[in-house]
Amino acid sequence: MNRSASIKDVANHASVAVGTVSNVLNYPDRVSQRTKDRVLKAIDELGFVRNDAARQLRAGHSRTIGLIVLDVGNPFFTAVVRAAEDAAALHGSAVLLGDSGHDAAREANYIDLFQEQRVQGLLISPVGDVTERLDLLRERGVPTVLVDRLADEAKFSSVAVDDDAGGYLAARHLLDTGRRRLAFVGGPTSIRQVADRLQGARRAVKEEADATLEVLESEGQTVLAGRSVGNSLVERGREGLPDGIFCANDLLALGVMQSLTMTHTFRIPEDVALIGYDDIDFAVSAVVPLSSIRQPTEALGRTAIQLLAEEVGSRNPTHRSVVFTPELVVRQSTKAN
Amino acid sequence: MNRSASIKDVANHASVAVGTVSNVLNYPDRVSQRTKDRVLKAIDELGFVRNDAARQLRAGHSRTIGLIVLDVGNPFFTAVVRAAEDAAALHGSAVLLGDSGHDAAREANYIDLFQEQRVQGLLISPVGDVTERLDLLRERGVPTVLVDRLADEAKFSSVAVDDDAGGYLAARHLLDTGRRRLAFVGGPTSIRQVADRLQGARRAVKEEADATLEVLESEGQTVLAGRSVGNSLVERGREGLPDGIFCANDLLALGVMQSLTMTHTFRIPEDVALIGYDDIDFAVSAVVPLSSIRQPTEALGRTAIQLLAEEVGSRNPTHRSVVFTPELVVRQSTKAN
DNA sequence: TCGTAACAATGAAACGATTCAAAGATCCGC
DNA sequence: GCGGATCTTTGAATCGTTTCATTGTTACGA
Repeated sequence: MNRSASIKDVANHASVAVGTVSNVLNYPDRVSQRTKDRVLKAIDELGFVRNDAARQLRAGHSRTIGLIVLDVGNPFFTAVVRAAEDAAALHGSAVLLGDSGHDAAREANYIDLFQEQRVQGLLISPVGDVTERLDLLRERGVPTVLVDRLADEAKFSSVAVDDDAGGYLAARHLLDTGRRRLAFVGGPTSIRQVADRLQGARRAVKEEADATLEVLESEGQTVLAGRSVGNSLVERGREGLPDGIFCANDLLALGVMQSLTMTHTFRIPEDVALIGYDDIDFAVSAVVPLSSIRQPTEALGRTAIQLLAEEVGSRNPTHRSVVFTPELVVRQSTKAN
Repeated sequence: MNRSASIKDVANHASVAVGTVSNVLNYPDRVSQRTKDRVLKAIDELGFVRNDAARQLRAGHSRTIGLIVLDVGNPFFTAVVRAAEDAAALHGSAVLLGDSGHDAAREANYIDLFQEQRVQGLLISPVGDVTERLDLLRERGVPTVLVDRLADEAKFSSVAVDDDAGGYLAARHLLDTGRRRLAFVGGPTSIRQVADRLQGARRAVKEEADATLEVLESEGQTVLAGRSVGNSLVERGREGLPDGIFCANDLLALGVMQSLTMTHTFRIPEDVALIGYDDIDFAVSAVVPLSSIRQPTEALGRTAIQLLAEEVGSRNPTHRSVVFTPELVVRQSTKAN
């Protein structure tokens, strides 16, 4: 299990200089066909594989970019990961992935690790207060792009989705299909995303003089939390029921849907329209296919890499904040009466 | 924006030899307290960060292991990823993640990339026929552990879950709760996992003289495919209906559940019991909480890293295949009558 | 045949860490 | 004060690649 062949071994085997082998690999045009053939044959016979560590050492930086997400299990982030991987591949680099799991300590670990790896740049959806660490990185010339969080444009670029606009879209759609007694389900409102979506919904409701918006705070963002809110709605009976419900995410919406349909007292969308947020895979296959707000995750990931690429090249980088607008996906759960 | 400080800069700044700085970092005990303090101060002042490329070059190998999964979006794999990351962190190494997306070309790309990175070992859930590439790796002393696929033990270690046992468990549970006319929903049977689960179910059914098993092949493994199978069952009416249904995964089961409950003609579990496979997050929050078969993903990932760690050390590694037994999770959808 | 482009090939130096034999300090007992 | 043991520190050599100034080769028109 002797150590693997180096460029020197290849050079000896092909009776050329090491520089020539390097040229074959990096600048094939500079090498004559005959030598190229000999070298390639030698490479093949020895099973030579480039040692990336040595390349990096010489180059001063790696060909990887770091990506730190809050949770690989979250469909939003897996989509971003995939897009980032694809986009990076186009630039000829690879993605180092770290999952902070909402844990500031793990996040810090990954930042340090990636710094030792001399990543070309960093994509991060931050948990803790990492501005200090990121400032250090920036001073060293490692650009950072914040994902799903707006940033001080003097310092960082960022990509995010406009949750206020998403909330507006959802509520506006309910209003446009004739609903007037709206309810917002979500919580805790200390979560920025929740607060922004609610704010957007409020904005839409204000546009209609006769429309009202009731806020039903949920315990978390799960199906079960949604079901418990749904149950309390069912208890109100037909009188007190809103005619349009906007949930801060699809899981909540599915929970609410279960409560309302299970009892067979209310029909969706005839008695009450229901719209969620995120457009998860399950939305389309719910009992009543769920209308939702789709976030352009693919574009988000791609753009993040692109912003990073712009900064990696330049000496005096300018920063940009790109905000994406979410998209309304209409399905049966909000069909007009 | 000047290039970052090297160990030499630190040595100058602290007026010691480079070897001493290295010792401070790697063998603190060899260094006197006074020098240690001076060096650490210099490191701090210069903001020195180790260059991992140089370390690797010297060491001949990296401190990373490669992990190639079929799909980061799949909860099974995200669980494995998390477990692997945690386990690797304990060994002081990091995980390089690649998503092959069921694409043999991307898979091959990642293998090559990881080889250039000189990963210490490789965890892979293979798509294409990679035995050749993996053989090459093995000859170079890079051990590989196959995930979720059994391997020739002469060559590789592997970790997998016993799908036959899972199928048996599911069917046995239906039988134990008094059901006798069973149906298996899944397809295409060319997928190994589907075939194995069916085989296990058959084994269980054979144990009861008066039990029967009907196979309903589905078009894929989605909620919609399940719903279409469910609809055809509803059409049969109460007579032809099985009294216990085992679906090859939870998505199918949820689809079947939707069909059966939507029409309000059949009740779960009174008229028909339903059990799925994988125990996805949604199983517990289905309209009728779904019984399922849980795969020990966490143990799987942890063990995979451990097997790898065993081989990384040894000169003449022995291979092991670890097969995990899945676990029955009973919920309301299979409650006894 | 000569001069000169244009093209190919060479190999030493550099990247930044670790290693290790050797040199230098320090301490202790007598 | 001395010999010897122990503890610290030193710095050149090394890992495998890329770079680039230099040298060698070829081709072609005059």
